[in-house]
Amino acid sequence: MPPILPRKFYARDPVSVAQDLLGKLLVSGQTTGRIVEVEAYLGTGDQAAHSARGITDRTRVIFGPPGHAYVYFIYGMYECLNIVTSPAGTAGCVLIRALEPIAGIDLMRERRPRAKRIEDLANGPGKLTLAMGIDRSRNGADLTRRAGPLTVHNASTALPFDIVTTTRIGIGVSAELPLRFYIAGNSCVSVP
DNA sequence: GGTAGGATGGGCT
DNA sequence: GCCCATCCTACCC
Repeated sequence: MPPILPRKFYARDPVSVAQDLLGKLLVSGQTTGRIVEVEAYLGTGDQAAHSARGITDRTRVIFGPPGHAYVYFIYGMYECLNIVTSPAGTAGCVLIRALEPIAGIDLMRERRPRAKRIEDLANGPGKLTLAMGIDRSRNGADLTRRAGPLTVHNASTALPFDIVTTTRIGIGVSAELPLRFYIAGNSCVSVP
């Protein structure tokens, strides 16, 4: 497995981290996925960010040190994975929106029995947490810790790709900001 | 091919 | 009480 991304990788603005996370490998237990779609949520000037109204029990981790997981529960049924960016004391995170399944695909299929194609296993923020076995018990997990439950690794054999920038999916405020990024032409993106 | 609506519960006013 | 960073099914071309 290629090296784990160090904390300094995450200690930058969320837009830079979001763009640079594309193509990296997310590992959870026996499952591995390549990150193909992300959204940035800013610490200031972004009314769509959960951190926009300050520190609460839910949002505390977003204001903590970078390189940790922020996992939240949504629509009574699903969980979404974010990665905390920016130095401790400031807010900023990246929502992981889609993965290309790389390893543990049989296990992903067991966890997502309704998915017909491999591309459907993790092509959405709620789908990928199910496929990878990620839930709220991972909230606050340190992604830079070796032997941790959730890690992000450099992609050793990554081919070059173009990045497409759009507005974010499913939000009502600050909707005009161009903060969604995905790998051009990838078949596992949620909304191509 | 497309879309409208339901499921389901925690967070916050 | 309302909103929500979603997903799936049913139903209609």
